[in-house]
Amino acid sequence: MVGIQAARGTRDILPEEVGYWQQIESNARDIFRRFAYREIRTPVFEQTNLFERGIGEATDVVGKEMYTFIDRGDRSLTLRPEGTAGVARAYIEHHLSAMGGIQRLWYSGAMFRYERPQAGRQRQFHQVGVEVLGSADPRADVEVITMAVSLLNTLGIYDLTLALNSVGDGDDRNRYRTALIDYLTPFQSHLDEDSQDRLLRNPLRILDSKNTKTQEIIRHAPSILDYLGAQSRHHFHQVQESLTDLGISYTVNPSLVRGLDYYTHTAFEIQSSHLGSQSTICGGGRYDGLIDQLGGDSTPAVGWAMGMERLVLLLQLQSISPTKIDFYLASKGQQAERQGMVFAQALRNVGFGVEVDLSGSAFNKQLKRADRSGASACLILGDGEIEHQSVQVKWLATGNQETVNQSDLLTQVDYWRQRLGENM
RNA sequence: GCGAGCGUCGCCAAGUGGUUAAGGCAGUGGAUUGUGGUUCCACCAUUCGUGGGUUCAAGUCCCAUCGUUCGCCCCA
Repeated sequence: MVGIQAARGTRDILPEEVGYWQQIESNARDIFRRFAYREIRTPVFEQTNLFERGIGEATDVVGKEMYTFIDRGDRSLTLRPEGTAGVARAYIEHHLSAMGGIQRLWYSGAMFRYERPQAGRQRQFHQVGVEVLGSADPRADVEVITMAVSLLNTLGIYDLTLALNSVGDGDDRNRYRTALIDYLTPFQSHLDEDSQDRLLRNPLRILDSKNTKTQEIIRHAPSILDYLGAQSRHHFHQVQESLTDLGISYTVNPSLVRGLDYYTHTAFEIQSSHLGSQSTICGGGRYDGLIDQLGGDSTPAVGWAMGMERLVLLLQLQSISPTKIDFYLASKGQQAERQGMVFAQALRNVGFGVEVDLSGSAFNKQLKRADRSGASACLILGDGEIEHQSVQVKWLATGNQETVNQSDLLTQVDYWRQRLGENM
């Protein structure tokens, strides 16, 4: 009974679930349009060194989670683990900076990371994300955050926390890094194993360790916010001020350190308390150094990515609205079955949704299925109806039934559409 | 990559070494040759993720493997 299964960490999105995906996608498109963002589609795989240089070799994403393979031409390629690097590459490669100032872009698609699967985390997962390239203005940071919050609100997802931090510019970070190492070194032996390991490699990451003992030590550690230079402080201040103007509440969390190396200044996450361990549904921030690092002209940028699977999980916790079909067509008898196909198609041509019963079984069985199909009404077509060019319309919610000329349904569409609305 | 749990029909499950693998939902047929949502009856796993082992006997114990869940790491 096993046979071939979907590969580990991948899964099928079945019709039952796909409505949620479509809802997210269409709401996202609408939000992006209102904010004047345009879609960009980049390849699913890239040269491996794009990610090594862009994301950072010290990160876990690059160090142990990449799907890397050698193709037949002996090139090292990698399935994209995130979307920003590819967008940045495209921006440089196609000289999008020359196309007049700021580029506002969005993307959505499958990403790949070789990780241990658990709830809200797959090896193939899907993100929708936005990037603003070419603006250092704090209003750009606020714009993308506003967009994320708007999208989540239109989806009816509340109960969220926006965590905000600034990781400063390169200099700020270097000074803070030194201070943090100085502070932590005396405690080295009391840190958990992972954190000890990171002390030299990536000390900032120790800040969001979940180990209680490490957290205790971190509590009294110096805060990055005290190490921001005047410019960084000003930028962060303006972001907060503007968020407040817009009525978007947030929590400053000085130990919020995003995983990827390219972040500068603003870092943020939107979290839900309903997702267990994988609580972040949206993560992003500013990455002023990335384009430069990839060989383009120094270009400030800011963006975020949302995890579609996690959004779907949240939507599923809320109520479900099953897709309704207008008519279920039950027919019996050779003539009726044959003409039923023609009639159903005529109904579809004027805009109705029609599901045809293909079983050929008795009317009581077909009615039973009509009931379960969720249709508003069952159309019954038998020998008698064929003779009179009529059809029985049985409203499934009330059991009321009427005899109607077939042509009535096809010509008085507005009237029937209204009746269908009343009998949902 | 590390730690723990789980894997019996399409779905939810009982079963805790003794030989016939409960039950519910769904499905199919009938009671009802053209009228559903209620009811009643019947049918629906030679087999317990897979492979190997222990035993007179294994869904039940052991090992391996695959998948999954939860936590860690990390992240969306």
